[in-house]
Amino acid sequence: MNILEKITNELDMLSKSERKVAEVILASPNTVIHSSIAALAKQANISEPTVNRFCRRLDTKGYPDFKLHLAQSLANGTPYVNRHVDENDTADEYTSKIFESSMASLELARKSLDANDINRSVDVLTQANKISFFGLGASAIVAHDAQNKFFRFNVPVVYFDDILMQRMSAINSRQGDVVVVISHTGRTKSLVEVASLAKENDATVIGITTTGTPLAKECSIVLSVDVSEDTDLYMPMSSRIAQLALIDVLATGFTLRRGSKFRDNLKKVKDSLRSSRFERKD
Amino acid sequence: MNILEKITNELDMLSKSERKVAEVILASPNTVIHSSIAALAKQANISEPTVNRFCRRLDTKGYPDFKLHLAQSLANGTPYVNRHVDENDTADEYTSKIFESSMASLELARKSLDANDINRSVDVLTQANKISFFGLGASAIVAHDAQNKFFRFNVPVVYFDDILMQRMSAINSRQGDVVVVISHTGRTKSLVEVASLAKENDATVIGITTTGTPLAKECSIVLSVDVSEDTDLYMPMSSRIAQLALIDVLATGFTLRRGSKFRDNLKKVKDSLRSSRFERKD
DNA sequence: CAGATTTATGAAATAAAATTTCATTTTTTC
DNA sequence: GAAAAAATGAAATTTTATTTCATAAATCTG
Repeated sequence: MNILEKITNELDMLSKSERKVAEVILASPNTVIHSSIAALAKQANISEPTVNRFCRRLDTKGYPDFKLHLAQSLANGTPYVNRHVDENDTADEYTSKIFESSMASLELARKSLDANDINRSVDVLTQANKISFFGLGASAIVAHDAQNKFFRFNVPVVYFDDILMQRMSAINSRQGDVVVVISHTGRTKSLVEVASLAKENDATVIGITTTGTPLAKECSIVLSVDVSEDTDLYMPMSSRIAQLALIDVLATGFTLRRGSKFRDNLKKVKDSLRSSRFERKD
Repeated sequence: MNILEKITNELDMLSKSERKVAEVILASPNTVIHSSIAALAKQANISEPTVNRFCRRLDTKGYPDFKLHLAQSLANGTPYVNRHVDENDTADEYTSKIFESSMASLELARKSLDANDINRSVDVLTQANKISFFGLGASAIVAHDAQNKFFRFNVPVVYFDDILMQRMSAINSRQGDVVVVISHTGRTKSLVEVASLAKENDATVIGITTTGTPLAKECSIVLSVDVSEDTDLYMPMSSRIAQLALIDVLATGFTLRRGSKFRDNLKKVKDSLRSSRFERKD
């Protein structure tokens, strides 16, 4: 994808003159994107048609098209890929890597989500008699956050990060109740059991998990949040960030479905916190 | 910087014909980067010189230079800008907007962070006798998450999302203890008080908050997490995602500082969870 | 290793694209 | 509503890129 890498890879396949072009480009790509074909040819001490042939060999239409690809490759280095933290990274380096990996995960997760499933979930949530959010470990905080959000909507909502409470709650659930089960791996035994218990009791079970996991199979609706957890140093990192974004999406969907009067209410909830805060001077 | 935003911003400054050009470009920028000036002029039903003048008005040298800028702006997929959710958005639209806003916030937050402060924080954390994480509301889950992470490091760590517990804990703190106070607004009275109490008792206070807030003034080290909370429908959204990413950074810094033997330990912690999960078939 | 064949290269010609010039139209101002 | 200013496009010009083709270099063959 990145044209600079491609040039490096295909360096052997190039002829002598074409390689001269490649070297000039690799040496200062930022100059090249502002050069005409004539300027580049002169710089590399070869003729203009050679530059043109070089561009075609890299599967671009010609010189202007090549410059476009080059410009894109230079924009922000390589944008938002999962970069691995290295033992010797400086604070600045690992900070960037972690933030960028988080962004990459959000991008991935967004692609794995299906708008239909979100719509159905919002439908079900707005009509629920009771909403429960269940998660364990890192997903517990996602459930915790969901409670914090849905609580503002003045609907009966609970969250449990305790296996026994989750089981009891699942067993007591009934038609019209919605149980949201959150698990990145989708393989946590007790959570899969809880999902199936809730389902047996006619609750609607929404799973926030990775595609195709045991948990996914037990759910009425699956909201797929696929991320690559490569950067993780044995800790869940990107997965919960993507899950939180999904909670935001559900909460937003909920408020939109409820209409504008409802949102005025939310403002009141927020305003009620004002007295607990220091005034803003500006 | 981003030329698409720039076009949007300067839409009012443009003449009628130039605006036509702008609209065609905004509608399908990806087509435009492969069009000649003639093709674009035809598309917008105006003449070629108009396109040229349009390009110059955006401070580019001419059409080819403009295309270069456009290509670079498009290189990061869709640029992550804070897009507002609209009343009539479809599920697909608000999902995209929320994910993109989260990404935009991560980008912003990353820029507001100072590597030096992170380094100092990691120093302090690795040497702490006891670590406490305090947050309220949406920031409570960030504190919760931090506990979940640092707990794996086998260091004494607690988290409180209860005002009284926080106060008591702060009063009992002493030199060598680290108190991490998390608040997006940095104006929550009780948290600011807790920070100052902890400081009076010689604990090191790390604040995860916005630059220049009352809380920031009470802290030994401030980790600035600035995000624009525009998209929020009266709920904290992007801020906590950025804060969580920062927790990841601190946790990562911690493990790096502790060396490779320590990381083997983390692997053991993770492996200990295996029996609670269903096996992977692949 | 000579000769044949293929491949690589650049000069020149051509084509394409972008820019400038300038006359005409539209809009604004008083 | 006339004069001035700004906007616009047709045509000319210039710049840039591509194609053609002749020649040179490299590779192969017996």
